[in-house]
Amino acid sequence: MTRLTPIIACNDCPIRFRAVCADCDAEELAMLERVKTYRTYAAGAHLALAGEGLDHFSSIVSGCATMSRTLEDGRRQTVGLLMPPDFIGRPGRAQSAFDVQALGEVTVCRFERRAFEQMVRDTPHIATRLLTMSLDELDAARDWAVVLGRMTAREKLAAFLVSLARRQAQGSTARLPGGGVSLTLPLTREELADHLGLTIETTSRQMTALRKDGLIDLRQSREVLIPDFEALSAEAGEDGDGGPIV
Amino acid sequence: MTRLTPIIACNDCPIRFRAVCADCDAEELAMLERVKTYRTYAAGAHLALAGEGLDHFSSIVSGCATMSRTLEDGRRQTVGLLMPPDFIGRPGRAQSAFDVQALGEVTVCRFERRAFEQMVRDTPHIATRLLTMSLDELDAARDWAVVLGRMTAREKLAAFLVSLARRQAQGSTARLPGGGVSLTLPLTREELADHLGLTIETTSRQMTALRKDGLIDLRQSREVLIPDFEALSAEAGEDGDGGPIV
DNA sequence: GTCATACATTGATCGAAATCAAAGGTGGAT
DNA sequence: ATCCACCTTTGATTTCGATCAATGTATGAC
Repeated sequence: MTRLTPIIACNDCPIRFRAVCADCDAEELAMLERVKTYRTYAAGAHLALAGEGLDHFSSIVSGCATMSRTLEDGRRQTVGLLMPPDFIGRPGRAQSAFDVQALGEVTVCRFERRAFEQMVRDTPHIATRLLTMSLDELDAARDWAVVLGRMTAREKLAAFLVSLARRQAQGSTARLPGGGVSLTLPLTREELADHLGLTIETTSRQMTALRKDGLIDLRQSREVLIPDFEALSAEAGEDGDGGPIV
Repeated sequence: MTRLTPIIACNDCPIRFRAVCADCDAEELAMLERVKTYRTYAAGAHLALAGEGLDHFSSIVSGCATMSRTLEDGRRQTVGLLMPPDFIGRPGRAQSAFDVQALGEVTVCRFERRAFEQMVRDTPHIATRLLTMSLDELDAARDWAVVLGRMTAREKLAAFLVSLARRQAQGSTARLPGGGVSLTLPLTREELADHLGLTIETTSRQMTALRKDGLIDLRQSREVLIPDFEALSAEAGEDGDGGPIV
């Protein structure tokens, strides 16, 4: 049971568990430190392009990014909103299946693919940790399919706001006295529309409708205040048990 | 490098790689054999219910199943079509997030959760193998989100037929002389509608439309013949490079 | 054979979201 | 401050898929 010194601890990427893992040794951790680098992207920058080579694996340290695909005729669908500590890329494949684009400034912790794959092979805990993360993302992707396939525009918007608030709850979302929640949308209306499978106009209209019905309060177009979280959840068609199992 | 005897090889479940794995030993494989059982479900049977306990992990050996969620008001969305060697359940969670229902008769290879989790912890190759499978399913789920969010009814249907033909291509799909493909739908029109995020009527109408346009041929309602696979792919909005990277 | 049942197709009408179009806001550059 | 570019909202109209309704078609029981 090695006690690790902070200087080699990695606390801001998916591999961070190794810093507190009882049965990993310092050599492995040092190896991990050697191969990782940090990188910061400007707002709007592409972190990956669908179909193009992706010879590294990254974990988001700060900021948000979208994962999306654009059809030839311009229709775009966002398939995931990436937030810390989500990962980009995967072991065993040298191509990205989707576009990944920064929303605002994004910092990632990055590993070269070969070195990363070697680490996954050599270090069982990394594979296990990645498996858990992947399965969680898989459940989330399937939950979102229900939203895309069967919900109305209003329900989609409510579901998104609720899920975003839940995701930010681990981090920075402000809890207001009286059960309210406030959050800042990392997306423009257009990006939101692409995520919900709607047009920008419908998205804006439904946002207005939720505001007029008192379910949300908009101080600015991207500053959302949810006075009654339960009420908004109900609008998203939730059965009152506090959301998806994920 | 142990050469394994057939009697302890498992060739019909996700763990089958162990039978040919050079660096695993016979003891581990024997342990794996001890904890697994086979189970067959009748058509329509539930293999899991959303929100209910699921104290085992299974891999489909034969047959098909759907993974779906039903909202309180009856709207249902299928989030995945399970075929061999897809898995049901996951390490680290004792609840199912979705309903899993057999389409026709289904046989699974089943492990009790505790024993399976122990195996995952103890056997690095199992974790790696599961990781690869999960990441493939994740990409597939995200690809499907593009279909659900942005495609028309006709495109959805074409995309589904194309993807089903591709999945069955590893197995049983008949390749006809002249580049055609024939396949048997494992789903009723209603189940198909639930998968595509459409109603049964729209699904049926689009099926008819594809038939009238010569893109498919229906000998029976569930016997589909695709005379020109490329033409149907194009209808699904594919850019000609042979489908998703998955 | 007839009947019952579930599945599938087709038709008529309706409605939610898309599309087309224009006007309001907001923030940064000069 | 003024202008400009981009984002957002709102309005008018259209369209695709949903809904309501009926008819057609297989399969198995008896």
